[in-house]
Amino acid sequence: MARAATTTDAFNAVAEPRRREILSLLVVQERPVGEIVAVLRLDQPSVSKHLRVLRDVGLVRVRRKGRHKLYRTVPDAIRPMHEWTATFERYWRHQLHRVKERAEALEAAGSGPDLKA
Amino acid sequence: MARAATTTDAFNAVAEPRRREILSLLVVQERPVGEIVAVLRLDQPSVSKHLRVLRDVGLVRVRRKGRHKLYRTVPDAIRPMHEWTATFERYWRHQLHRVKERAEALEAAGSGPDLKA
DNA sequence: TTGACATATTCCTATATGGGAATGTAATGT
DNA sequence: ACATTACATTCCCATATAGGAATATGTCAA
Repeated sequence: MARAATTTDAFNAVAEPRRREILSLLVVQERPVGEIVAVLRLDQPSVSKHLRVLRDVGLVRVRRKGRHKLYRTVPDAIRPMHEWTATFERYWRHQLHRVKERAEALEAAGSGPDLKA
Repeated sequence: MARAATTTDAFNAVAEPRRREILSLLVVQERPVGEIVAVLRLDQPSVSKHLRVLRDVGLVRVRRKGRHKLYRTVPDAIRPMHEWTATFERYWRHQLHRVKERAEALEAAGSGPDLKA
């Protein structure tokens, strides 16, 4: 089997950095394809293809406006990723606490930070 | 060009659902490969290969324990993803507010929810 | 050393890319 | 109708999978 399609879900779609840039750009305000091309300095077909992927997974929506197509990010489609990553939050907090406690313990012991370990 | 390697960054690594399962499992407590195989019901070589990818991007760490190798998630390596998704939080909040306001406006107008639009 | 257990790597293959180039399609103005 | 603007799609190709099967490496025990 090969890798899952980029259109499988948000996780696969945003693995591509350009698509993340597009999402960040379009969440602020909707824009026509030409502007995305200009701002991000990508080729037009490339942008259209990325937008197609993002559309397929529901991360962006389009609406016509004369000859233009205005794309905008659908922020809600990013929530599942946010929530998944959030399940690890308490653990990296613990990690920080451990590091902090360790540093304080060392200082209390009178020695400087252990640069070797 | 093909897709970026899965070992490019955390975004690419966690695009694979099995790797997400492995991370969720190993963040609670470290485990030997055999247990991951048993709990997630995957083939051993498959698990080893996924662990290799996760290791390459710093999402897990290993330590030897006799004949076993104990893997554990490095939660801090997930923070960049959490932070990226968090930049969209205010926008989906706005989205919810708009939906809520719209619903309340309709109710105040005396009509039920607009099922057509 | 030998054997058994635990994990890692290699080889193979079908599939899905993303970029570049070229072309197709849709909407507007005259 | 026709030229123009704005996007979208298609074709080609190098590359990177993920899974399955087989094999290699590593570690302990007797």
